[in-house]
Amino acid sequence: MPDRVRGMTEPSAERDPESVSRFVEHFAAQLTEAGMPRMPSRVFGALLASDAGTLTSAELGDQLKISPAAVSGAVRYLAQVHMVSREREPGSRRERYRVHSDQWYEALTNREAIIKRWEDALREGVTSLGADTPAGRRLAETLGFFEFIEEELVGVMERWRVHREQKYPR
Amino acid sequence: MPDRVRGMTEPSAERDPESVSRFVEHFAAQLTEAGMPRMPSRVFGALLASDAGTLTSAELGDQLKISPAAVSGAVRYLAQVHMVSREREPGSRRERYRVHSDQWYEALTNREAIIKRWEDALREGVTSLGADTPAGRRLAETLGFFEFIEEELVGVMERWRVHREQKYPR
DNA sequence: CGCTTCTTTCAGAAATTTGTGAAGTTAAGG
DNA sequence: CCTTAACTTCACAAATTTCTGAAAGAAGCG
Repeated sequence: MPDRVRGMTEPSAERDPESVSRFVEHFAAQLTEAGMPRMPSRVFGALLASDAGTLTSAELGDQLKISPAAVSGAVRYLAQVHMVSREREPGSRRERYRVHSDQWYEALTNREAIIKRWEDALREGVTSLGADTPAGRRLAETLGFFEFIEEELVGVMERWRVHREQKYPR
Repeated sequence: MPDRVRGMTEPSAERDPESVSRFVEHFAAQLTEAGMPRMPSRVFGALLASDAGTLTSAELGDQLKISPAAVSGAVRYLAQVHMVSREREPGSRRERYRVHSDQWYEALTNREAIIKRWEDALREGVTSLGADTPAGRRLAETLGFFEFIEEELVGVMERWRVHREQKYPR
């Protein structure tokens, strides 16, 4: 074991598990409040706060004090909404879960599937209530709003990628 | 009772409660899936599908087959997130709930409070993990993303209002 | 091939959320 | 003021969701 570097100029040789945990739980609480189930929120927080951006199932269960089953469920959820990806650790049957710093928040805006279904429901409503009724017009306007946002989002994300390129270069 | 107009060219003299209900439940299901509690979703759907854009508590309970208590709870929720407003029906102790077609989806984008809290949590994380650590940098980038989106949203909404003005004039 | 290590699935216990009836509160209208 | 219509609050029952332990299922490694 090499000597541990402890100088303050040295970037965090060791992380204070206490601080990490505080952030993880705090951030997870926000996600949960925004509608994400508890365990996925916590798992995601832990990944986000990891230096490598990856953790194994065991590490997650250990750090968050939850069962392997809970990890499994949470990860399945997160993978489904493209917030994490799973990789096989080479030369081991351990699985490893990764948060791509960029991919995940793009997933946030890619609620496309959701927006699409809202739009479908609204279109159905316009038709069945009548496009020329007050209610129908209201639904049509709402539909128009979502379509507009959907288009705009494309440009916004393009601009973000440029902005990011120069502010957070790889 | 006047004769009922039945021509296909005539815009829906009467609304088919069946169709209305189908839309309401379908749309509400999407909202629920996106994280809104059940009753608020249904109440909101009913308001959105009403011709006047307003319904009384009794009408809501009646149409959705729920208790006054459930209506009360749902409306409280919706008012809190600015998706409906409450008005007193003049000369009566009936309350009336209204969906402002424009106001409500502006509320959708005004998840400001939520985004702010995410940002706070992330800032805390950057500080406590160290801005010069890999994890700290990841959090900083994520924070940057939210700040960027927040700014962009202002412009998007301005453009929408213009777009809307000419496509859906009052 | 079988052993071992890790992950997933499943059934059920525990906790949380949701909706109701009933009592309580407010305010209109006599 | 008192009555009464309407909404809200509260405690509890019901339904749903969430997490766990146990068993089953893959996949590396000898």
